[in-house]
Amino acid sequence: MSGREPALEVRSKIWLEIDGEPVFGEGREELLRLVRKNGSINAAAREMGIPYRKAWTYVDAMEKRLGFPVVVRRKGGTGGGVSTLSPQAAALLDKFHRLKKDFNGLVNRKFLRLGF
Amino acid sequence: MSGREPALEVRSKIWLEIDGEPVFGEGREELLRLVRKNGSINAAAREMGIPYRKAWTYVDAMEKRLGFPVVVRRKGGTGGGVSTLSPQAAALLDKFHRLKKDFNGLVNRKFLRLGF
DNA sequence: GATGCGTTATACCAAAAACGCATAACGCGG
DNA sequence: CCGCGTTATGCGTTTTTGGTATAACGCATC
Repeated sequence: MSGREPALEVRSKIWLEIDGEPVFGEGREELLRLVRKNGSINAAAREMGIPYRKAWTYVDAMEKRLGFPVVVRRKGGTGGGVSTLSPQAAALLDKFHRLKKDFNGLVNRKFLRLGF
Repeated sequence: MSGREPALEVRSKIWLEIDGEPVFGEGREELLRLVRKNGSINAAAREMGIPYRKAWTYVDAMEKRLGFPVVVRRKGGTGGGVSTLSPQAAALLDKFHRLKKDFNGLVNRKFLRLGF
C-alpha cells in the first residue's frame, strides 16, 4: 500500500548489569563457554577469533564487577598454564543461557514476523 | 543457600537496523519526539541535554540509512529556522513506540521478576 | 637445578570513534 | 540591509578501542 519500504529489521538483546555496568552478554557468554571447553583463555580467544588481550580484558572486567572469581587461572606449569571456570561462573553461564534462550524464542515469535 | 548474591539486574532493549546498522532506538526515538514537539532540532537537543551537534549527527545518519527525509528542516527565516518531522518519520516513530511498549511489557512480566 | 615451553599478565603504542567548540550559511522581520 | 536564531559543517581534542610486544610464571624434562 505504501511504496516500497526499506529493509528494516527488528533486533533485540538481553544482558546482565551490575550498578549500570554490563557484566554478562552474548560475547562474554561464548567466551566463557569456550574457556570451559578448552581449559584456556588463549585457546578460547583463538577459537572466537578475537585477540587474547580482548578476552583477558573481558574476564578481568567481569571479575571486578561481579566480585568473585570467574576464571580460575594458573600461569606456568604443565602446558604453560591452564584456566577453568569457577563454579559460580559455570552456574551463571547456564542460568544466562536459559534466560537468553527463552528470551530469543519469545522475541522471535512475537516480533520478527510482524512485518515491521 | 548460596551465600549473598551480587545485585545483578536483567536488561534488554529493542531497536531497528538496516543492513546491520542501527537506525532507530531509544535515544533517537526521544529525539524525534522532541523535534515534533518543539519544531526545532536545537530545542530538542537542549531539552534532551545533548549537544546540538550530536542531535544533528543522529538525524543525518538516520536519513542516510533510511533513504528518506526524517526531519524537514529550514534554515533562516522567522525564528531562525524550523524543523518538523516528515510523515514517514512520524509513522515510524509511532510504530516503534508501540513495538517498544509491547516489548517492554513482555520482558518485564516475563523476566524481571524471575529472581535472577 | 638449569632450561624450555606455552600459558597468563601487563605495558605501551596505534587506530578509530566520540565529543565539543567555533564558525559559516541562511532567510525573514524589522 | 542588518539582526536574530536556527540549521549546517569543519576541525582539533579527548576518550575509547584495538593490537603488538614483552615480562612473569611454574612444571617437565634433562
